[in-house]
Amino acid sequence: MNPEPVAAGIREAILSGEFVPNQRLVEADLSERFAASRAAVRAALAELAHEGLVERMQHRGARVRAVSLAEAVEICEVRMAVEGLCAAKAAGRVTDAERAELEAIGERMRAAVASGDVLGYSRLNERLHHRVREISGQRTAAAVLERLRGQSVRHQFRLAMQPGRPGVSLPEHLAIIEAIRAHDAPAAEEAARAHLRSVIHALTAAAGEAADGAAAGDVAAGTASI
Amino acid sequence: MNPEPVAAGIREAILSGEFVPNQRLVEADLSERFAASRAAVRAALAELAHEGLVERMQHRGARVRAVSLAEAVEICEVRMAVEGLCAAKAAGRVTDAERAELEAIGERMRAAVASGDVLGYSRLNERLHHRVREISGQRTAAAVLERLRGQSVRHQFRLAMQPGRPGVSLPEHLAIIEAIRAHDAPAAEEAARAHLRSVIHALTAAAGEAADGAAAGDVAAGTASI
DNA sequence: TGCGCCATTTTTGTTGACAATTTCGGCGAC
DNA sequence: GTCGCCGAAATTGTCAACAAAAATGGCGCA
Repeated sequence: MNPEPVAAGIREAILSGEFVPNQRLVEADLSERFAASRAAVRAALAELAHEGLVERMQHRGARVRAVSLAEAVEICEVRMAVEGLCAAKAAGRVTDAERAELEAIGERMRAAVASGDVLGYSRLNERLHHRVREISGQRTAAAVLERLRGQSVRHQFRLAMQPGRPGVSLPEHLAIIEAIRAHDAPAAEEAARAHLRSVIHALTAAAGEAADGAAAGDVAAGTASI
Repeated sequence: MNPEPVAAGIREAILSGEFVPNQRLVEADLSERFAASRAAVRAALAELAHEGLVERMQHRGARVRAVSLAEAVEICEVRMAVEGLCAAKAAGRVTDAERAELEAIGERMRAAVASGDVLGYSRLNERLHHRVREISGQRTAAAVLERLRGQSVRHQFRLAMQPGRPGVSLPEHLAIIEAIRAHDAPAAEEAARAHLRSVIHALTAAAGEAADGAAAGDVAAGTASI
Protein backbone atom coordinates (compact mmCIF):
# COMPACT_ATOMS: atom_id res chain seq x y z
CA MET A 1 0.00 0.00 0.00
CA ASN A 2 2.88 2.37 0.77
CA PRO A 3 4.89 3.56 -2.18
CA GLU A 4 8.25 2.83 -0.58
CA PRO A 5 8.17 -0.97 -0.53
CA VAL A 6 6.95 -0.88 -4.12
CA ALA A 7 9.83 1.36 -5.13
CA ALA A 8 12.22 -0.95 -3.31
CA GLY A 9 10.81 -3.96 -5.08
CA ILE A 10 11.02 -2.44 -8.52
CA ARG A 11 14.50 -1.13 -7.78
CA GLU A 12 15.68 -4.56 -6.80
CA ALA A 13 14.10 -6.10 -9.88
CA ILE A 14 15.91 -3.61 -12.09
CA LEU A 15 19.25 -3.91 -10.30
CA SER A 16 19.10 -7.69 -10.30
CA GLY A 17 18.48 -7.74 -14.02
CA GLU A 18 15.00 -9.23 -13.82
CA PHE A 19 13.65 -6.11 -15.48
CA VAL A 20 15.83 -5.49 -18.50
CA PRO A 21 16.56 -2.09 -20.06
CA ASN A 22 13.74 -0.64 -22.13
CA GLN A 23 11.27 -3.08 -20.64
CA ARG A 24 7.89 -1.46 -20.22
CA LEU A 25 6.63 -1.10 -16.68
CA VAL A 26 2.86 -1.22 -16.84
CA GLU A 27 1.25 0.25 -13.75
CA ALA A 28 -1.52 -2.34 -13.53
CA ASP A 29 0.94 -5.24 -13.70
CA LEU A 30 3.18 -3.80 -10.99
CA SER A 31 0.12 -3.01 -8.94
CA GLU A 32 -0.86 -6.66 -8.99
CA ARG A 33 2.64 -8.03 -8.45
CA PHE A 34 3.32 -5.91 -5.38
CA ALA A 35 -0.26 -6.00 -4.09
CA ALA A 36 -0.39 -2.23 -3.96
CA SER A 37 -2.73 0.39 -5.29
CA ARG A 38 -2.00 1.95 -8.63
CA ALA A 39 -1.36 5.28 -6.93
CA ALA A 40 1.40 3.69 -4.87
CA VAL A 41 2.95 2.21 -8.00
CA ARG A 42 2.71 5.60 -9.63
CA ALA A 43 4.50 7.32 -6.78
CA ALA A 44 7.15 4.61 -6.79
CA LEU A 45 7.76 5.07 -10.52
CA ALA A 46 8.09 8.81 -10.02
CA GLU A 47 10.68 8.19 -7.34
CA LEU A 48 12.64 5.78 -9.51
CA ALA A 49 12.49 8.23 -12.38
CA HIS A 50 14.19 10.80 -10.16
CA GLU A 51 16.81 8.23 -9.29
CA GLY A 52 17.44 7.75 -12.98
CA LEU A 53 16.50 4.07 -13.00
CA VAL A 54 13.34 4.42 -15.05
CA GLU A 55 12.25 6.76 -17.78
CA ARG A 56 8.76 8.19 -18.11
CA MET A 57 7.15 9.68 -21.15
CA GLN A 58 3.89 11.56 -21.17
CA HIS A 59 0.98 9.20 -21.78
CA ARG A 60 3.42 6.48 -22.71
CA GLY A 61 4.19 5.04 -19.36
CA ALA A 62 7.44 4.06 -17.74
CA ARG A 63 10.24 1.83 -18.92
CA VAL A 64 13.55 0.71 -17.49
CA ARG A 65 16.10 3.29 -18.54
CA ALA A 66 18.92 2.02 -20.70
CA VAL A 67 22.13 3.83 -19.88
CA SER A 68 24.40 4.00 -22.89
CA LEU A 69 28.12 3.39 -22.75
CA ALA A 70 28.73 7.11 -23.17
CA GLU A 71 26.53 7.79 -20.18
CA ALA A 72 28.27 5.13 -18.13
CA VAL A 73 31.55 6.87 -18.88
CA GLU A 74 30.06 10.20 -17.81
CA ILE A 75 28.89 8.62 -14.59
CA CYS A 76 32.37 7.26 -13.92
CA GLU A 77 33.86 10.67 -14.54
CA VAL A 78 31.61 12.23 -11.94
CA ARG A 79 32.35 9.35 -9.60
CA MET A 80 36.05 9.98 -10.18
CA ALA A 81 35.64 13.51 -8.91
CA VAL A 82 33.32 12.73 -6.00
CA GLU A 83 34.92 9.50 -4.81
CA GLY A 84 38.22 11.35 -4.90
CA LEU A 85 36.73 13.86 -2.51
CA CYS A 86 35.38 11.12 -0.25
CA ALA A 87 38.68 9.29 -0.16
CA ALA A 88 40.51 12.48 0.77
CA LYS A 89 38.04 13.30 3.53
CA ALA A 90 38.12 9.72 4.77
CA ALA A 91 41.91 9.89 5.05
CA GLY A 92 41.52 12.91 7.29
CA ARG A 93 38.90 11.36 9.58
CA VAL A 94 39.59 7.66 9.70
CA THR A 95 39.77 6.16 13.20
CA ASP A 96 42.03 3.34 14.32
CA ALA A 97 39.14 0.90 14.35
CA GLU A 98 38.23 1.88 10.81
CA ARG A 99 41.85 1.58 9.72
CA ALA A 100 41.86 -2.00 10.94
CA GLU A 101 38.58 -2.65 9.20
CA LEU A 102 39.90 -1.34 5.90
CA GLU A 103 43.00 -3.45 6.24
CA ALA A 104 40.85 -6.51 6.82
CA ILE A 105 38.83 -5.75 3.70
CA GLY A 106 42.05 -5.41 1.74
CA GLU A 107 43.32 -8.75 3.00
CA ARG A 108 40.07 -10.48 2.10
CA MET A 109 40.17 -8.88 -1.34
CA ARG A 110 43.64 -10.26 -1.90
CA ALA A 111 42.49 -13.70 -0.84
CA ALA A 112 39.39 -13.55 -3.05
CA VAL A 113 41.41 -12.63 -6.11
CA ALA A 114 44.02 -15.26 -5.33
CA SER A 115 41.37 -17.97 -5.10
CA GLY A 116 39.48 -16.70 -8.14
CA ASP A 117 36.36 -15.88 -6.12
CA VAL A 118 34.94 -13.23 -8.44
CA LEU A 119 31.63 -12.96 -6.63
CA GLY A 120 33.26 -12.53 -3.23
CA TYR A 121 35.60 -9.93 -4.66
CA SER A 122 32.65 -8.03 -6.08
CA ARG A 123 30.98 -7.95 -2.72
CA LEU A 124 34.10 -6.78 -0.94
CA ASN A 125 34.58 -4.15 -3.59
CA GLU A 126 31.07 -2.84 -3.05
CA ARG A 127 31.66 -2.86 0.67
CA LEU A 128 34.95 -1.00 0.40
CA HIS A 129 33.49 1.81 -1.67
CA HIS A 130 30.52 2.02 0.67
CA ARG A 131 32.68 2.09 3.76
CA VAL A 132 34.94 4.82 2.37
CA ARG A 133 31.87 6.94 1.71
CA GLU A 134 30.70 6.41 5.27
CA ILE A 135 34.07 7.16 6.80
CA SER A 136 34.31 10.38 4.83
CA GLY A 137 31.26 11.68 6.67
CA GLN A 138 30.24 13.50 3.49
CA ARG A 139 26.53 12.75 3.34
CA THR A 140 25.92 14.92 0.30
CA ALA A 141 28.64 13.19 -1.67
CA ALA A 142 27.43 9.81 -0.44
CA ALA A 143 23.91 10.54 -1.65
CA VAL A 144 25.17 11.61 -5.07
CA LEU A 145 27.29 8.49 -5.40
CA GLU A 146 24.51 6.21 -4.25
CA ARG A 147 22.26 7.48 -7.01
CA LEU A 148 24.95 7.20 -9.66
CA ARG A 149 25.75 3.66 -8.59
CA GLY A 150 22.21 2.49 -9.25
CA GLN A 151 22.32 3.78 -12.78
CA SER A 152 25.56 2.09 -13.72
CA VAL A 153 25.22 -1.24 -11.95
CA ARG A 154 24.65 -3.05 -15.22
CA HIS A 155 27.82 -1.74 -16.81
CA GLN A 156 29.81 -2.40 -13.64
CA PHE A 157 28.60 -5.94 -13.68
CA ARG A 158 29.63 -6.50 -17.25
CA LEU A 159 33.04 -5.12 -16.37
CA ALA A 160 33.48 -7.38 -13.35
CA MET A 161 32.96 -10.41 -15.57
CA GLN A 162 35.90 -9.47 -17.74
CA PRO A 163 38.74 -12.02 -17.45
CA GLY A 164 41.73 -10.07 -16.19
CA ARG A 165 39.81 -7.30 -14.50
CA PRO A 166 40.23 -8.25 -10.80
CA GLY A 167 43.97 -8.46 -11.26
CA VAL A 168 43.98 -4.89 -12.48
CA SER A 169 41.62 -3.39 -9.93
CA LEU A 170 43.01 -5.14 -6.85
CA PRO A 171 46.21 -3.08 -6.57
CA GLU A 172 44.17 0.07 -7.21
CA HIS A 173 41.86 -0.79 -4.33
CA LEU A 174 44.80 -1.60 -2.08
CA ALA A 175 46.38 1.74 -2.92
CA ILE A 176 43.22 3.53 -1.81
CA ILE A 177 43.17 1.57 1.43
CA GLU A 178 46.83 2.24 2.14
CA ALA A 179 46.56 5.97 1.50
CA ILE A 180 43.54 6.31 3.78
CA ARG A 181 45.22 4.22 6.47
CA ALA A 182 48.26 6.50 6.22
CA HIS A 183 46.06 9.58 6.70
CA ASP A 184 47.43 10.80 3.38
CA ALA A 185 44.55 12.77 1.88
CA PRO A 186 46.17 13.79 -1.43
CA ALA A 187 47.36 10.25 -2.07
CA ALA A 188 43.91 8.87 -1.24
CA GLU A 189 42.27 11.28 -3.63
CA GLU A 190 44.70 10.45 -6.39
CA ALA A 191 44.36 6.71 -5.77
CA ALA A 192 40.58 6.91 -6.00
CA ARG A 193 40.80 8.96 -9.16
CA ALA A 194 43.32 6.58 -10.70
CA HIS A 195 41.02 3.67 -9.93
CA LEU A 196 38.06 5.34 -11.63
CA ARG A 197 40.26 6.32 -14.57
CA SER A 198 41.08 2.67 -14.91
CA VAL A 199 37.40 1.76 -14.82
CA ILE A 200 36.70 4.27 -17.59
CA HIS A 201 39.55 2.83 -19.61
CA ALA A 202 38.22 -0.69 -19.20
CA LEU A 203 34.70 0.42 -20.09
CA THR A 204 35.74 2.08 -23.34
CA ALA A 205 38.08 -0.77 -24.19
CA ALA A 206 35.24 -3.27 -23.88
CA ALA A 207 33.11 -1.08 -26.11
CA GLY A 208 32.54 -3.03 -29.31
CA GLU A 209 32.86 -6.55 -27.97
CA ALA A 210 30.31 -8.39 -25.89
CA ALA A 211 27.31 -6.11 -26.11
CA ASP A 212 25.47 -9.26 -25.05
CA GLY A 213 25.92 -11.64 -22.17
CA ALA A 214 25.27 -9.13 -19.44
CA ALA A 215 21.72 -10.38 -19.13
CA ALA A 216 22.75 -13.37 -17.03
CA GLY A 217 22.88 -11.30 -13.90
CA ASP A 218 20.25 -12.20 -11.37
CA VAL A 219 22.78 -13.77 -9.09
CA ALA A 220 24.34 -11.07 -6.97
CA ALA A 221 24.01 -8.20 -9.34
CA GLY A 222 24.19 -5.01 -7.39
CA THR A 223 27.53 -6.13 -6.06
CA ALA A 224 29.25 -5.70 -9.37
CA SER A 225 32.98 -5.26 -9.29
CA ILE A 226 34.26 -1.80 -9.88
CA MET B 1 -3.82 20.65 -13.20
CA ASN B 2 -0.46 19.17 -14.20
CA PRO B 3 2.04 18.57 -11.45
CA GLU B 4 4.90 20.23 -13.28
CA PRO B 5 3.70 23.84 -13.27
CA VAL B 6 2.85 23.45 -9.61
CA ALA B 7 6.32 22.14 -8.85
CA ALA B 8 7.80 25.01 -10.83
CA GLY B 9 5.71 27.53 -8.92
CA ILE B 10 6.63 26.16 -5.53
CA ARG B 11 10.27 25.90 -6.56
CA GLU B 12 10.32 29.52 -7.60
CA ALA B 13 8.61 30.58 -4.38
CA ILE B 14 11.23 28.75 -2.35
CA LEU B 15 14.18 29.98 -4.39
CA SER B 16 12.92 33.55 -4.33
CA GLY B 17 12.62 33.46 -0.58
CA GLU B 18 8.85 33.87 -0.47
CA PHE B 19 8.59 30.51 1.24
CA VAL B 20 11.10 30.60 4.07
CA PRO B 21 12.92 27.59 5.54
CA ASN B 22 10.81 25.42 7.81
CA GLN B 23 7.62 27.01 6.54
CA ARG B 24 4.84 24.47 6.39
CA LEU B 25 3.46 23.73 2.96
CA VAL B 26 -0.17 22.75 3.40
CA GLU B 27 -1.51 20.86 0.45
CA ALA B 28 -4.91 22.53 0.46
CA ASP B 29 -3.39 26.02 0.45
CA LEU B 30 -1.05 25.24 -2.42
CA SER B 31 -3.90 23.57 -4.23
CA GLU B 32 -5.90 26.80 -4.07
CA ARG B 33 -2.98 29.11 -4.87
CA PHE B 34 -1.96 27.24 -8.00
CA ALA B 35 -5.50 26.30 -9.00
CA ALA B 36 -4.56 22.65 -9.16
CA SER B 37 -5.95 19.49 -7.67
CA ARG B 38 -4.51 18.23 -4.45
CA ALA B 39 -3.10 15.22 -6.26
CA ALA B 40 -1.08 17.50 -8.49
CA VAL B 41 0.24 19.39 -5.47
CA ARG B 42 1.11 16.10 -3.87
CA ALA B 43 3.10 14.94 -6.85
CA ALA B 44 4.85 18.29 -7.03
CA LEU B 45 5.84 18.06 -3.37
CA ALA B 46 7.22 14.58 -3.93
CA GLU B 47 9.32 15.87 -6.80
CA LEU B 48 10.64 18.78 -4.77
CA ALA B 49 11.43 16.44 -1.92
CA HIS B 50 13.63 14.45 -4.29
CA GLU B 51 15.33 17.65 -5.34
CA GLY B 52 16.09 18.35 -1.70
CA LEU B 53 14.11 21.57 -1.58
CA VAL B 54 11.36 20.35 0.72
CA GLU B 55 11.21 17.84 3.51
CA ARG B 56 8.32 15.47 4.12
CA MET B 57 7.46 13.63 7.27
CA GLN B 58 4.92 10.88 7.56
CA HIS B 59 1.50 12.29 8.40
CA ARG B 60 3.08 15.65 9.17
CA GLY B 61 3.15 17.18 5.76
CA ALA B 62 5.84 19.03 3.89
CA ARG B 63 7.95 21.99 4.86
CA VAL B 64 10.67 23.99 3.17
CA ARG B 65 13.93 22.28 3.98
CA ALA B 66 16.43 24.35 5.90
CA VAL B 67 19.96 23.54 4.82
CA SER B 68 22.40 24.07 7.64
CA LEU B 69 25.74 25.78 7.22
CA ALA B 70 27.47 22.42 7.55
CA GLU B 71 25.34 21.08 4.73
CA ALA B 72 26.06 24.13 2.59
CA VAL B 73 29.76 23.46 3.07
CA GLU B 74 29.28 19.84 2.08
CA ILE B 75 27.45 20.94 -1.03
CA CYS B 76 30.28 23.29 -1.93
CA GLU B 77 32.79 20.51 -1.46
CA VAL B 78 30.93 18.31 -3.92
CA ARG B 79 30.59 21.25 -6.27
CA MET B 80 34.33 21.79 -5.97
CA ALA B 81 34.94 18.28 -7.25
CA VAL B 82 32.31 18.28 -9.98
CA GLU B 83 32.74 21.84 -11.24
CA GLY B 84 36.43 21.10 -11.43
CA LEU B 85 35.62 18.21 -13.71
CA CYS B 86 33.34 20.38 -15.85
CA ALA B 87 35.92 23.13 -16.16
CA ALA B 88 38.55 20.64 -17.26
CA LYS B 89 36.27 19.07 -19.83
CA ALA B 90 35.16 22.49 -21.04
CA ALA B 91 38.77 23.47 -21.59
CA GLY B 92 39.17 20.46 -23.85
CA ARG B 93 36.04 21.09 -25.91
CA VAL B 94 35.55 24.84 -26.06
CA THR B 95 35.01 26.27 -29.54
CA ASP B 96 36.20 29.63 -30.79
CA ALA B 97 32.70 31.07 -30.57
CA GLU B 98 32.42 29.92 -26.99
CA ARG B 99 35.84 31.30 -26.18
CA ALA B 100 34.67 34.70 -27.36
CA GLU B 101 31.47 34.36 -25.36
CA LEU B 102 33.37 33.54 -22.20
CA GLU B 103 35.66 36.50 -22.74
CA ALA B 104 32.62 38.74 -23.12
CA ILE B 105 31.17 37.44 -19.87
CA GLY B 106 34.48 38.12 -18.17
CA GLU B 107 34.57 41.67 -19.46
CA ARG B 108 31.04 42.34 -18.33
CA MET B 109 31.85 40.90 -14.92
CA ARG B 110 34.78 43.26 -14.61
CA ALA B 111 32.54 46.17 -15.54
CA ALA B 112 29.81 45.11 -13.13
CA VAL B 113 32.23 44.89 -10.21
CA ALA B 114 33.85 48.20 -11.17
CA SER B 115 30.49 49.94 -11.16
CA GLY B 116 29.29 48.21 -8.01
CA ASP B 117 26.45 46.44 -9.80
CA VAL B 118 26.07 43.50 -7.42
CA LEU B 119 22.89 42.23 -8.98
CA GLY B 120 24.32 42.27 -12.50
CA TYR B 121 27.44 40.51 -11.27
CA SER B 122 25.33 37.82 -9.64
CA ARG B 123 23.51 37.20 -12.89
CA LEU B 124 26.73 37.02 -14.89
CA ASN B 125 28.17 34.69 -12.31
CA GLU B 126 25.19 32.38 -12.59
CA ARG B 127 25.47 32.54 -16.35
CA LEU B 128 29.20 31.76 -16.34
CA HIS B 129 28.81 28.67 -14.19
CA HIS B 130 25.88 27.52 -16.31
CA ARG B 131 27.73 28.09 -19.54
CA VAL B 132 30.80 26.20 -18.36
CA ARG B 133 28.59 23.25 -17.50
CA GLU B 134 27.05 23.36 -20.95
CA ILE B 135 30.37 23.67 -22.75
CA SER B 136 31.74 20.69 -20.82
CA GLY B 137 29.10 18.49 -22.45
CA GLN B 138 28.93 16.50 -19.22
CA ARG B 139 25.18 16.08 -18.79
CA THR B 140 25.48 13.87 -15.75
CA ALA B 141 27.66 16.37 -13.95
CA ALA B 142 25.40 19.20 -15.04
CA ALA B 143 22.37 17.44 -13.59
CA VAL B 144 24.14 16.85 -10.29
CA LEU B 145 25.23 20.47 -10.07
CA GLU B 146 21.80 21.79 -10.97
CA ARG B 147 20.24 19.93 -8.08
CA LEU B 148 22.90 21.04 -5.63
CA ARG B 149 22.51 24.65 -6.72
CA GLY B 150 18.84 24.71 -5.79
CA GLN B 151 19.58 23.55 -2.28
CA SER B 152 22.24 26.15 -1.58
CA VAL B 153 20.77 29.21 -3.27
CA ARG B 154 19.93 30.81 0.04
CA HIS B 155 23.47 30.53 1.37
CA GLN B 156 24.92 31.71 -1.92
CA PHE B 157 22.70 34.73 -1.76
CA ARG B 158 23.77 35.63 1.74
CA LEU B 159 27.36 35.33 0.57
CA ALA B 160 26.86 37.58 -2.45
CA MET B 161 25.61 40.34 -0.18
CA GLN B 162 28.85 40.36 1.77
CA PRO B 163 30.74 43.64 1.30
CA GLY B 164 34.09 42.70 -0.19
CA ARG B 165 32.97 39.44 -1.79
CA PRO B 166 32.80 40.41 -5.49
CA GLY B 167 36.33 41.78 -5.30
CA VAL B 168 37.52 38.37 -4.13
CA SER B 169 35.54 36.21 -6.52
CA LEU B 170 36.09 38.26 -9.68
CA PRO B 171 39.74 37.27 -10.20
CA GLU B 172 38.82 33.67 -9.44
CA HIS B 173 36.17 33.73 -12.14
CA LEU B 174 38.53 35.39 -14.57
CA ALA B 175 41.11 32.70 -13.90
CA ILE B 176 38.58 30.00 -14.78
CA ILE B 177 37.69 31.82 -17.99
CA GLU B 178 41.32 32.30 -18.99
CA ALA B 179 42.25 28.68 -18.37
CA ILE B 180 39.33 27.39 -20.42
CA ARG B 181 40.08 29.86 -23.20
CA ALA B 182 43.67 28.64 -23.21
CA HIS B 183 42.50 25.01 -23.55
CA ASP B 184 44.43 24.31 -20.36
CA ALA B 185 42.40 21.59 -18.66
CA PRO B 186 44.51 21.13 -15.52
CA ALA B 187 44.60 24.88 -14.91
CA ALA B 188 40.85 25.15 -15.47
CA GLU B 189 40.18 22.37 -13.00
CA GLU B 190 42.45 23.93 -10.41
CA ALA B 191 40.94 27.39 -10.96
CA ALA B 192 37.42 26.05 -10.47
CA ARG B 193 38.48 24.20 -7.35
CA ALA B 194 40.27 27.25 -5.98
CA HIS B 195 37.14 29.29 -6.53
CA LEU B 196 34.97 26.84 -4.64
CA ARG B 197 37.57 26.59 -1.89
CA SER B 198 37.26 30.34 -1.57
CA VAL B 199 33.47 30.08 -1.36
CA ILE B 200 33.77 27.52 1.43
CA HIS B 201 36.19 29.77 3.25
CA ALA B 202 33.83 32.73 2.98
CA LEU B 203 30.89 30.59 4.11
CA THR B 204 32.61 29.37 7.25
CA ALA B 205 34.03 32.82 7.96
CA ALA B 206 30.57 34.34 7.88
CA ALA B 207 29.34 31.66 10.25
CA GLY B 208 28.37 33.42 13.45
CA GLU B 209 27.50 36.84 12.10
CA ALA B 210 24.40 37.78 10.17
CA ALA B 211 22.23 34.73 10.56
CA ASP B 212 19.49 37.18 9.62
CA GLY B 213 19.04 39.48 6.65
CA ALA B 214 18.98 36.79 4.03
CA ALA B 215 15.18 36.94 4.00
CA ALA B 216 15.10 40.06 1.83
CA GLY B 217 15.61 38.06 -1.27
CA ASP B 218 12.68 38.07 -3.63
CA VAL B 219 14.48 40.29 -6.08
CA ALA B 220 16.65 38.13 -8.26
CA ALA B 221 17.37 35.37 -5.86
CA GLY B 222 18.37 32.35 -7.85
CA THR B 223 21.10 34.43 -9.40
CA ALA B 224 23.05 34.59 -6.19
CA SER B 225 26.73 35.31 -6.50
CA ILE B 226 29.02 32.37 -6.10
C1' DT C 1 -4.16 28.06 38.87
C1' DG C 2 -1.87 24.45 36.38
C1' DC C 3 -2.02 19.81 34.30
C1' DG C 4 -3.78 16.08 31.76
C1' DC C 5 -7.42 13.99 29.08
C1' DC C 6 -10.93 13.85 25.46
C1' DA C 7 -13.71 15.69 21.50
C1' DT C 8 -13.23 18.53 17.49
C1' DT C 9 -10.93 20.24 13.67
C1' DT C 10 -7.44 20.29 10.48
C1' DT C 11 -4.46 17.91 7.51
C1' DT C 12 -2.56 14.05 5.27
C1' DG C 13 -2.89 9.28 3.13
C1' DT C 14 -5.51 6.11 0.19
C1' DT C 15 -8.74 4.31 -2.87
C1' DG C 16 -11.66 3.76 -6.69
C1' DA C 17 -13.90 5.55 -10.63
C1' DC C 18 -13.82 8.51 -14.73
C1' DA C 19 -11.60 11.00 -18.68
C1' DA C 20 -7.97 11.49 -22.09
C1' DT C 21 -4.49 9.53 -24.82
C1' DT C 22 -2.01 6.09 -27.20
C1' DT C 23 -1.70 1.64 -29.37
C1' DC C 24 -3.39 -2.24 -31.85
C1' DG C 25 -6.31 -4.68 -35.09
C1' DG C 26 -9.28 -4.98 -38.97
C1' DC C 27 -11.37 -2.97 -43.02
C1' DG C 28 -11.56 -0.79 -47.36
C1' DA C 29 -9.42 1.79 -51.25
C1' DC C 30 -5.95 2.20 -54.56
C1' DG D 1 -0.55 -6.52 -52.03
C1' DT D 2 0.16 -2.40 -49.53
C1' DC D 3 -1.10 1.84 -47.55
C1' DG D 4 -4.08 4.64 -44.89
C1' DC D 5 -8.07 5.16 -41.98
C1' DC D 6 -11.28 4.13 -38.34
C1' DG D 7 -12.92 1.80 -34.27
C1' DA D 8 -11.84 -0.95 -29.96
C1' DA D 9 -8.83 -2.13 -26.36
C1' DA D 10 -5.31 -1.02 -23.28
C1' DT D 11 -2.95 2.26 -20.61
C1' DT D 12 -2.06 6.45 -18.40
C1' DG D 13 -3.62 10.96 -16.27
C1' DT D 14 -6.89 13.27 -13.22
C1' DC D 15 -10.09 13.94 -9.83
C1' DA D 16 -13.21 13.91 -5.84
C1' DA D 17 -14.67 11.44 -1.93
C1' DC D 18 -13.43 8.62 2.11
C1' DA D 19 -10.42 6.99 6.00
C1' DA D 20 -6.66 7.70 9.20
C1' DA D 21 -3.60 10.36 11.66
C1' DA D 22 -2.04 14.48 14.02
C1' DA D 23 -2.77 19.16 15.86
C1' DT D 24 -5.98 22.10 18.44
C1' DG D 25 -8.87 23.70 21.98
C1' DG D 26 -11.88 23.09 25.88
C1' DC D 27 -13.14 20.75 29.94
C1' DG D 28 -12.69 18.63 34.36
C1' DC D 29 -9.76 17.60 38.19
C1' DA D 30 -6.21 18.07 41.49
